[in-house]
Amino acid sequence: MKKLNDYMGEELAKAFEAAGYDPALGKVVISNRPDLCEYQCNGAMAGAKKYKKAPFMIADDVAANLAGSRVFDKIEVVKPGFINLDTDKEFLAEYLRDMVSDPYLSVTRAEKPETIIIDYGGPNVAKPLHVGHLRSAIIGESIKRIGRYMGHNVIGDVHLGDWGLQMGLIITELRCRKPDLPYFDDEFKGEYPEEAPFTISELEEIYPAASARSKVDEDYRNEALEATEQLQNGKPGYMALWNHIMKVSVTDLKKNYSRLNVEFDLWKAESDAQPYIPDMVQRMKDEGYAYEDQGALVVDVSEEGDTKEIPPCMLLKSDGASLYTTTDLATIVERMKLYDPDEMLYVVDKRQDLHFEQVFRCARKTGLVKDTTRLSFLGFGTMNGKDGKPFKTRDGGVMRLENLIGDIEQEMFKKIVENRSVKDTDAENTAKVVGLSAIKYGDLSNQATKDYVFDVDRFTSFEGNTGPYILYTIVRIKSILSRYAEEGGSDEGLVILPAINESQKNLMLRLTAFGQTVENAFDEKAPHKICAYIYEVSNAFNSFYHETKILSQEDPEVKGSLIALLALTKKVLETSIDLLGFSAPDRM
RNA sequence: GCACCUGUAGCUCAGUGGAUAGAGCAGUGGUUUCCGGUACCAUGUGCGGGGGUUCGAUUCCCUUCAGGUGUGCCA
Repeated sequence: MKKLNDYMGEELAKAFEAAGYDPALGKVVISNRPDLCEYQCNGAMAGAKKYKKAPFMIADDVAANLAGSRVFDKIEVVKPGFINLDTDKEFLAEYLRDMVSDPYLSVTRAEKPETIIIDYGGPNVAKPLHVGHLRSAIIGESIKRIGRYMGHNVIGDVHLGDWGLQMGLIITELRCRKPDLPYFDDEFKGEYPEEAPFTISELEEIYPAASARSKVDEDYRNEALEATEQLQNGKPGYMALWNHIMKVSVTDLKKNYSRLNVEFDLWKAESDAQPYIPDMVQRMKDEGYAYEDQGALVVDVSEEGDTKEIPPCMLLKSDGASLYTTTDLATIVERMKLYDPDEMLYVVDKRQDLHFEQVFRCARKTGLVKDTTRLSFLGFGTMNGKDGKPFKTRDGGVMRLENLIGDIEQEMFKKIVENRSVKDTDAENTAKVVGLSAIKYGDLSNQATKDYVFDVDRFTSFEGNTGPYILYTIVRIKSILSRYAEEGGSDEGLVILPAINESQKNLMLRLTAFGQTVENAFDEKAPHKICAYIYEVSNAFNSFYHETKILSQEDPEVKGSLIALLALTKKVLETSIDLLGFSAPDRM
């Protein structure tokens, strides 16, 4: 479906052409002076030089050719050469009627759907999710949803960290604690037990303990390194342990992610890429890309024009073990083989920028991907506390994700119960839904690439630019609509008519921007643009609501029109928050 | 050292090669024939500093200052 801007742009282009100017100058943008007009065209000024003519003369010529257009209600030429425009009310209403009947609300979906793999989440098994995992999950999930709405085939992969030194550390620590387990008995020939010899909470305690010890105890560290290698070589006892760790851990992870309304299509892990490593490495050697340097096997990835030295990509350590880079490369091989995607997008901490630069260059240089396969990196910033430093618990420890969510839910619950006159039978669930909106909107309303301050009080507030405020607006609309239904109103045959006041027209104009906003958000991988948009729509709606009687409207056609507008507003807002990854309750 | 990122109002954040740079919070003062006042309305002498390109720069380029991050055998 065409955008409102397209209609306007076409009119302008025609007018420019008719007046003898380049039609490309007829670009229309939203006015930055809403007190003067709704839209503006600055093409006359851009064309002044080319045609050696005063901008306002060009603008006058163009305006003369716009007269009688059904798209515009007001066309004005101002000082230097601005062409100020207001839309025609009837035309605007007609546009919204089209939008109502468009299942994608004016979004132009992809003609050729692409396959896009988004690598986000990135938790390590046996380690609890902490706040550092929050952003990847939230941002990745939103981009996935936006991509799907755009019509693409988007595959979300959690990409578990399950194969590195951490596993060796856990195994080593377990052996210290429970040396009698059969997994450590090389002579053991029987069936290993089905039950894991630890619970998730034990596991979560074991890893940090092992990690800390390895930093001060060199023998211990070497043991862990050896265990890692033995695991990677498929030692049966260790493999059995690894299976236990995976099972216990993944169950717990799924529970936590579902609490965040985050779902992965693939639960792939680093270990899944292992089978692809030997061939890949061999081929890189054979084809002359990989060479030995200081005992390690590396691929040079520096390129001409680099402003800094890019270290080579390391495939194998001097002890022959693979590492993070190797796994990531092999994962690319695996993904090409299984899915042949048009794009692989990594939503990870921006501090990994250089690492992925190396991986991408290496993959491209050695032909792991097609020339047309896009490898992209969306690095997000750190989540800081109010003090501007990385978010911590009160006593300075790492904040577990489930505790953070729990705190927010509790805060939300308190507010809902306190401020509520009507008894809510389901305040707990409402608190969860609203709390999630607070967390996600708080995160997504910032540019992903920047660090941001996570402020619980601000995010959970019902006032201002927050998730709860957006939800409040939706709930308010729902409430009016259900009252309308109770009064016997039908939603059949309701038609949006031209606006009856300025605030309604403003709301209508805001609604027309949905399609463009979603498309931009997708192109730029910028969910915060959707946040800014729904905040605008919510404000426009609340102003309109404040000024306009809806249910007490006497003229049934006008009333029906307002109800239809409310329904569209609700649909736009609900669709938007779904793209952001949260939802609205019926009451709050 | 080198590289990258960031620097916008007291605080938290948007934003665009163009007309008077916007929101929220905090502060002050208002609003109801009330469909949810957890709302609406009013109130803001700020683009780190200095050059340059341009008719026009907060936006592009250079430089400088400040903060953050990264920089071959962790992930």
